[in-house]
Amino acid sequence: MTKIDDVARLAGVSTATVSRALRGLPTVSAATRRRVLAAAEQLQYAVSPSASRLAGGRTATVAVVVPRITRWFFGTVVEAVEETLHQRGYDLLLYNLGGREHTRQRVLRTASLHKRVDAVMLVGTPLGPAELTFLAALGLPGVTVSSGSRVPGWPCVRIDDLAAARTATRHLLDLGHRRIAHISGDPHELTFTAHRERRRGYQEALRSAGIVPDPSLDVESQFTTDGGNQATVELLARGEPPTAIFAASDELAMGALRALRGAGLRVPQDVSVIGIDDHDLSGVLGLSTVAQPAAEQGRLAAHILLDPLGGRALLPLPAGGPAPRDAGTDPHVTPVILPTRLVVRDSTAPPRAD
Amino acid sequence: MTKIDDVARLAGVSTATVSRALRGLPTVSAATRRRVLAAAEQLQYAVSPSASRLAGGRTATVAVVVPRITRWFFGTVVEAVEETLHQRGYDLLLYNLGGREHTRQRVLRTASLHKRVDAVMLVGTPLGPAELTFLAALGLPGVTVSSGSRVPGWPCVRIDDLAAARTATRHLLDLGHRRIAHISGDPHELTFTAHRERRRGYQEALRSAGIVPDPSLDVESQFTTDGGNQATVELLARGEPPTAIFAASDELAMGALRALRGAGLRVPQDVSVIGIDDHDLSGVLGLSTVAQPAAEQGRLAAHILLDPLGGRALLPLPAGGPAPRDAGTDPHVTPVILPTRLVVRDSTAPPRAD
DNA sequence: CTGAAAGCGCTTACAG
DNA sequence: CTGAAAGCGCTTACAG
Repeated sequence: MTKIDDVARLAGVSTATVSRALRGLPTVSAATRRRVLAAAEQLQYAVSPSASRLAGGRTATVAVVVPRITRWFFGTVVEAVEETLHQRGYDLLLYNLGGREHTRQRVLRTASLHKRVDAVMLVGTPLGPAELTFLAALGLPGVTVSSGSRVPGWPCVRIDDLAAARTATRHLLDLGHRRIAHISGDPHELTFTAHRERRRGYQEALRSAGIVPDPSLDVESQFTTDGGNQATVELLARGEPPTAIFAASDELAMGALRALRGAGLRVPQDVSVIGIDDHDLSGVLGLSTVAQPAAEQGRLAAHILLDPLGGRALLPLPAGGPAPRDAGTDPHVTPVILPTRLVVRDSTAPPRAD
Repeated sequence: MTKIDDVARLAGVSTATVSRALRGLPTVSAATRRRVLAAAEQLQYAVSPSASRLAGGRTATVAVVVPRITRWFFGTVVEAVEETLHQRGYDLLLYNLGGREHTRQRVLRTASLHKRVDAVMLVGTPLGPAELTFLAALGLPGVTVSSGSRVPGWPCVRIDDLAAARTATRHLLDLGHRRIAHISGDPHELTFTAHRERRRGYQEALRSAGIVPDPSLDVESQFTTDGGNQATVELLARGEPPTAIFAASDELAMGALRALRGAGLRVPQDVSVIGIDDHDLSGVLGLSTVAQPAAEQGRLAAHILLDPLGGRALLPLPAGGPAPRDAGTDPHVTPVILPTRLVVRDSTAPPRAD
């Protein structure tokens, strides 16, 4: 284990100078810097993160919290975030809530994040009042991606869920559908609430077309492919099938495709299906959807977090904690809304003319 | 920021005693422990990981390296690993190689892991000679999951890829197929090599049935759904289509389903398709497959790593580094092979009788 | 079972 | 531009 003293000795300077040179501080002469870098290289020196963190007061680590890394959206976001963080020299501590309440407690209510990370990114994880209070007490900078609830003072990156749902529904209306069902996730699940907005968008689009939403055509389930399957099975059991289904996510839509096929209904001839996401597999499945830029949301959120003018995660904190944000002028506390885009494939078509 | 001194003062003991009590060391009287815990609770004390790591010499952190977290297998493994690590009080540092060579270099050849983690888990990441040398030089304990290459002295958890491929191919043979194609990943890609074994299993099964593998029926592409699509398109362009396709993964198989549909071929009436994995969506797609226990592999690997008798990651290292393993007697250095299981769904059937 | 003190390996004012 | 020295907040022999 070579340490900073070894490098200092070999380079013939003090440890303070080694520290400065290695971190690229400007107050080091070019010649000295060269010698230090050469010495460090020769000794294969790597700074001890623990020591550096303890002395410097920053961890260069970000906690990334997701409901389930195996779901398309969260995996895609994390992948983009990981790249951005590592490019900038930050470590990524992964927290996968996985629907386990005690994990949630541990992460969001204990001091486990405290002193461990410089900043927090919450992806698709709406918070309860107690959790909000706790996070605020931590005093850490953070950012949320597509989370149902905002954390006061934290920037937020997301899409306009209401508009995306409206676009999807309107596409079905434009094709001539009138009997349009909606399947979505469990509204009581506290891990993801975008589908509430999506339901509103669906209902708004229907109303704009002069259609009163029919509760019997609106089925809730789990926010997964299995959930989509079950929701559609139930939908079909309720009586006359709809001519089209708007699913609140592509994973739900894939479940719907399955259930329809199982019921002997053809897509799109008998029933049209559209989702939201543009999941990796949607192209392969020929699923029409409203695409959202998942990786882009992750990348952007990471940049905002690391941006010294924005997240301030990395600047040595001024005594007394980060300067309070002015919600009126700081662009970072107003949500950053990324655009979505209708992608028409093979799963949507006009209703049968009978 | 309350620190250990505050707790010590409130509890009326030394910081050493607080440290011991909080870590559950046995050399603390019950009464003292109670007082310390109460004081810590009252002050909302959380130990500083940096200080603890610097003083104690262990980081309680594991690096988990995957090619791409968005692929089903890797996401599923990581999810299981995350749960196990956090249950045991370990942090998970995520490294997503993402096919970027410089990332690979940074992780696998620099000293970035050094002093940062207590142990390394390599998932589906075979190593070149230089990387093996480097990892060995780090002297860290580690474990590999489903990696093409072994790291000397590291335990390994995986399935028998050859047998899985044999099972899949034999299923097609048993249905009466003779003209069986194989699609798989790029053999030169250095991020995942399980498909080499899978190809061998395919060829062995054919030969056992008296069939000479036909190179024109064996197409390489990317190890993704798109790759499966392209490979199948190419396969069909080569002339008379096969009556069945064995895809080296379910993601490849899904691409094949797409390409076949695009070519107007029905599954399984015209062409049967089988994969390996039992991907989340395979049930929904009716894809026959050879299921592998991904989460179980992750869980098991994490346990082996944390097991003081196995990985030794967490014990304070005896001077001179970890005791050398005896490859002859240590069960952890022989690969742990988990079972796979044929799952027949709707994508495989006997060939047409024409 | 408990405490005083050294030490983990850095970074940061403070001086110059 | 550079260095001496204090200090970050713990853990760990060493004594008792």
